[in-house]
Amino acid sequence: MQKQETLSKNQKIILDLIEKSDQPLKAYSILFDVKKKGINAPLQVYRALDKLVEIGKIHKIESRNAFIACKNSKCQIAKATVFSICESCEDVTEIHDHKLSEHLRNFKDSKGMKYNKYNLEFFGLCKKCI
Amino acid sequence: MQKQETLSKNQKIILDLIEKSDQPLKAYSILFDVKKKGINAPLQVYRALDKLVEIGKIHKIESRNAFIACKNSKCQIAKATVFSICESCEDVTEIHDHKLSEHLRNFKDSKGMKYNKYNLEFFGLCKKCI
DNA sequence: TTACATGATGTTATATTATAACAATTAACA
DNA sequence: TGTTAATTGTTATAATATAACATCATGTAA
Repeated sequence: MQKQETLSKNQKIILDLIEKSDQPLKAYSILFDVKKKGINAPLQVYRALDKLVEIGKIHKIESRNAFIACKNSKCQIAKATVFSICESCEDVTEIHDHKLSEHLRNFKDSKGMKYNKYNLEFFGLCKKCI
Repeated sequence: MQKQETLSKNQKIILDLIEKSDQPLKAYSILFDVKKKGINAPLQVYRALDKLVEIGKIHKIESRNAFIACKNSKCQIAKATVFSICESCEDVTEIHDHKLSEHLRNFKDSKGMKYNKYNLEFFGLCKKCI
């Protein structure tokens, strides 16, 4: 079997839903929304989420246990993500800053560890909430 | 009541335990370990953890739901943390890199958001696991 | 075309992580 | 001493995530 190129039914349903939202969605809120489409169990949601994260279609916001679509169509940076999170309104935005990405991509620690991805979350107050 | 300067009993017990470990501990493993000291309920652990995170004595490793002591005695960077995580052996190390910290501290996004903290986790393979 | 391997699905049950709600106690201090 | 805030203790429950097992679908190769 070749590496899968098209998404499966459940994966499509769940990606569609996440892509329609500009804010991160939680697994059980996704489950609630897709029940009408025949997805009934948490595991079905988590399996699709895992796959979508793996192929870079979505990202997990670790500090919020929530999932957001990757807006970067190239998706080469699937495993190197930067987000800003407003601690008041919980607005989450993916940040694409070339200089910052370069800096992080090239970062070498003193222990000679080989990195293949990173996750950076900035916290603060957005313009509206200041 | 003044801003608390000394830790409470439960906070001390739990901080002691976390400081004795050089690796992150999970809340329920902490609970298991402190039962002999009379801490019986998850909430007692989580309350202490919340406080210790707040005052910068420990950090939460978001991607692992685990807590590690802050080795930086000055603890001014309590809310600006960088960790490296080995995806094979799960070894976690706090990174102190002046240049990287500066870069992150001075980062301004295009939306004019005001950041007061960040959390960065690098993933990869440590020397032993390569 | 059959057999095999892989990935996806569906289902039930359960594990893991975290908080709500309430009562009681302790410590600082006006 | 009364007031306030932090902390504690307790029971119950919410929220997040995975284990284990059976079945189905699809691509590849004998």
